[in-house]
Amino acid sequence: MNLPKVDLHEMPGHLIRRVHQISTALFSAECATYDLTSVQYAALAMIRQHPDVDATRLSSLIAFDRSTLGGVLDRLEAKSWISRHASPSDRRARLLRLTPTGKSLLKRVEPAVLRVQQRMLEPLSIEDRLTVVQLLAKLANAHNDLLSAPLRTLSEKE
Amino acid sequence: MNLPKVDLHEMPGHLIRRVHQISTALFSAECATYDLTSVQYAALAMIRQHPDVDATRLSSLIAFDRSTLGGVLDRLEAKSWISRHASPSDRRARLLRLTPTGKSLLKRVEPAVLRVQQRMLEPLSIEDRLTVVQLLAKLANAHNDLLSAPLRTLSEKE
DNA sequence: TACGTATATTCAGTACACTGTCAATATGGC
DNA sequence: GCCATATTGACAGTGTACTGAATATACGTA
Repeated sequence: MNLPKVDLHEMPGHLIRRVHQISTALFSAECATYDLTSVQYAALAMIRQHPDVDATRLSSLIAFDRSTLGGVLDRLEAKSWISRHASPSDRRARLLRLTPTGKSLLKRVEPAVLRVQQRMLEPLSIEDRLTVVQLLAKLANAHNDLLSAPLRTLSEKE
Repeated sequence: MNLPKVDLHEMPGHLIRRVHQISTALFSAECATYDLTSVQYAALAMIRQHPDVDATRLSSLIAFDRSTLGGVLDRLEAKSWISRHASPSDRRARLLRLTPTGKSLLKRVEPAVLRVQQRMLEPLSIEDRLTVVQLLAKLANAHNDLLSAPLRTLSEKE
């Protein structure tokens, strides 16, 4: 057996929960003035990268639960950062796009977001920062298929 | 600058969110039959380790938000896994203890919980498993003071 | 003893996160 | 062209997470 820890404080699951807690705390501290959550940022950034995605495709891109995303998009729309308009080819779908306000907000918060990543990893050596990011990416990608909202690329859609 | 990634998929914050998502998904898959969440497990395990803690102290031990913990404890009490009784020395506090049902449940789920940790790290080499746990622990502990619900040991309380 | 401050708990409000369900619409095979 | 099936988006229900406020109690100090 490898790592059969019974102590909660050494369990990977618990450590990840704590680190995630820290990550979102740092994010809200840096971005409080913008009234923006980390989840909302992810959605905005991905909509910018893929204008006119539908909600389902977007949820795949950022590994979001589809149901949760609905509420997130509602809040983004209420703040006039995105617009939802009907798809010309599929009357069920509503396509997403950044508004000018959304674009400029995204540009303004970008430095703060990068600062969060920096502060997050600050306690580690330069070497360890790279290592932890690589290992987390490896974990996330390996487990991808297990998720209800797995990360997929657009081209995989077909 | 080190790691000034603008791509969402390489941002530590986003990776951590995904890994956390995976971790809780694995937990509910393994423990679905027990109607137990990972958060509830953490609370139960820590109450077993520290019988007669109060809720505030418990929230420090498992790095929980104090307000959130209230609801978690309500659910645990509703399932008769814990009992809350008045403290003899402090009439504000309500002390927590496992019920016999709670104790036996905890014993029964323990193998599943360990299985979750194992499956979580399975995609990594034995070496990398240790590394990632160590780095996550380092991050969590270094950032501890920034949290609204920082992890503290009981002896630090005074 | 009276007071101010710190602590223990609860509650209201907001935002995720996931499950499951439902209606509307698309699509592929026939 | 029709139907089985899949997809898109909405909604309800439960559980976590955090903020801020309210209430009750404890405690140190003047």
